[in-house]
Amino acid sequence: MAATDRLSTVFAALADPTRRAILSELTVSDATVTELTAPLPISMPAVSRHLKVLEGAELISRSRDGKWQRSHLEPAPLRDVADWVNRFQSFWDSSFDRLDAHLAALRHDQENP
Amino acid sequence: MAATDRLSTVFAALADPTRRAILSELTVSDATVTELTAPLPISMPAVSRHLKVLEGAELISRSRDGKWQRSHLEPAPLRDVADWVNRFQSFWDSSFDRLDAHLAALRHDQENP
DNA sequence: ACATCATTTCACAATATGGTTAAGTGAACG
DNA sequence: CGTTCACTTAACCATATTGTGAAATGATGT
Repeated sequence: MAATDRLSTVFAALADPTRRAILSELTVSDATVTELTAPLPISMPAVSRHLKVLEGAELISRSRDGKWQRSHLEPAPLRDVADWVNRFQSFWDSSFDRLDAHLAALRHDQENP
Repeated sequence: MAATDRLSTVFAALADPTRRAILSELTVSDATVTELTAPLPISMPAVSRHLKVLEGAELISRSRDGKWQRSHLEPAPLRDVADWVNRFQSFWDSSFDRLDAHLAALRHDQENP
């Protein structure tokens, strides 16, 4: 990924299921690296790097809490993703889309009589 | 990306700005590879492979139109993305989030008197 | 048949990603 | 002060991504 723009970085961060699992976990509560690693099938260094990627995308922020490093979900980039994807909304819930689906069904019927 | 699951493939496809530009273009109308390549700063083979990635994520479908290969936007995976990201919506626009922001501000104030 | 246009596939290079284990850092505690 | 706990960084490996130019494919038109 030669992606330097913000949105690409966010999408790339979200492309990994481990990172999405971490984000879901953080909706429940902030968590330490150890806590986040526990349910995952990978090593702590791997998790540490995933967190770095998430931090780079500003999907999380982190703060020292004594000996611990607590990760906190940051909603802003998720809102950016929502905004981007919602520009396509007309393609899945408008009458235009229903017409489109209808035509596709017709086409399918013709090809598979 | 060791991503075999559907959503990871979609996010990975969206992580490239060229591919997002192609999707935006396809909201205007279906287009051939040549048409899609024209405004882009990359070669046609590169575009062809981007289209393959988008097709793999089922973000587009393609059909031969005589000599041409027309790409067509498919909304389903975008809806999946919207669904996924909307599960986080409470974190940016609910009262819960406002409470959360409030608590964060309080915490910040305590730590930086 | 042949030339041409649209597109894909191939072979290659550069860089990025995601995992590992081992070593380093920094705070807490006896 | 030295150990331990929480975590990060380093070094390494395998694989994936994204671009290129050149060659191959496939449909059209003469």
